[in-house]
Amino acid sequence: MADSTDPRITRSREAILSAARELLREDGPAAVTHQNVAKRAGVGRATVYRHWPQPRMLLDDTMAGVRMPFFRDPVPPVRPWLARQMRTLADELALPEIQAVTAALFHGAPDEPDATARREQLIATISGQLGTALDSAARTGELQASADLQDAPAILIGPLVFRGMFERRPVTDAMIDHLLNAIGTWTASPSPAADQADVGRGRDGGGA
Amino acid sequence: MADSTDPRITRSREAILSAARELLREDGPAAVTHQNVAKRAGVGRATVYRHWPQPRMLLDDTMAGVRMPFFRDPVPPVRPWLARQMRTLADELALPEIQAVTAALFHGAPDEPDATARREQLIATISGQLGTALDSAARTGELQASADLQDAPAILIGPLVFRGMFERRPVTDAMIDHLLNAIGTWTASPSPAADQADVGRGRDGGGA
DNA sequence: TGCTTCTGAGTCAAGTTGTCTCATAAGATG
DNA sequence: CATCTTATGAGACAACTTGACTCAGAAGCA
Repeated sequence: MADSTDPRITRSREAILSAARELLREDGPAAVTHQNVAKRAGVGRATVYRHWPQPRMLLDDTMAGVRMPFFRDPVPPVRPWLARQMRTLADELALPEIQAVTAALFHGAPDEPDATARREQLIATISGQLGTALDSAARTGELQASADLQDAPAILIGPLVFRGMFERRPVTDAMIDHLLNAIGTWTASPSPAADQADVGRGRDGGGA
Repeated sequence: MADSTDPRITRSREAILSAARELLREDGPAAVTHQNVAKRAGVGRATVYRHWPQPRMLLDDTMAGVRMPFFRDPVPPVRPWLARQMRTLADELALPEIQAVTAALFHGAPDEPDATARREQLIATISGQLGTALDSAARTGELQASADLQDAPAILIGPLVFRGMFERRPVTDAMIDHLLNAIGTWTASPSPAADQADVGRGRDGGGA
């Protein structure tokens, strides 16, 4: 069932995963059952069982289908790159789909080691990327950190998550700016040439 | 069934809620079913149905039984009070019980308006208490805010939640200190006279 | 065209959910 | 202490869900 090219398989899998994603978004992880998904996808219940014998597999593949926001490919200068990443992350955390997966992720019921592993994986990835970027900024002198860089993910991302998941209000560019200043003092640019590109004020209005 | 004094009722209710809380803590909200709770509590299934006809009610009362961490009764000077509150909050966010309720709270499935209402209620209370305290600190001059005070809950609490729920690592006192500095400049001791009067007035704020 | 295999419909046993009944025992009342 | 009241546990019950299975037929492939 892995990489079959049979269009029937492809069609079924896509219909099923799409329906499962809808259910996850609308009613949470508990609603992603074989029966619900089959009905919503318009396929036979047996078909869902054939492709995903265990419910957990189905939920896993459903969540995997939702691209989670990362901090990808840091490029210097770090500050504007980081501001862009945080803007994107904040915006995505406002989407019901991302919220559903985030909630499911950190639910962390002890009977589901998979969920725990997935959460740790995501955190490790994000923290790793962020750490790499901030380390390089510290080395080049772009950032004079005032906080333990171990705390940076919590300080930078925590407020965005809180806003999106708890307060359910938009994150302003000013707030992102403020958070960036909270982890240390930024020098306009390590190399004067690159300077002018980013020092400009918070650019786009950055709506929801 | 409201406030009967019959010891049999009291006994049953307590055994049931205690068992439900255990299940919530150990296996998450989905495990809080009439059947599971009855078995764990050592009471008849019908007894659970008698007291809580709907599953949602049972889960609600179970969560209500878990005292959620608040920002209670601000006292001047604000900074040390706030540091204490944040330390307590951070410590409680490490407890499985609090984590389970927090996760259940902000799950926010659209089919459960109760969960949404409860989340909004909690956020409003916390933000209200925090806002009152910070406003008074700003008025007395103890705090020169550098951030929009609307963002303070996210900036102060967000990182604690992120640490406790996602990273699952302890929060250091240094981090709390750093977060407090992130919202503005604190003056060691404001004029004692103005301080007491002002905070005394600002107390009513709180609720939704 | 004929061959392969995926699909949907349906059946089935086992378990869960919500409701109801009834004998019993715990508690209140005199 | 005797009697009445009522919460309880056990169990019966229909409706539903969950996995597993079978099978005719349709979709895709050569």
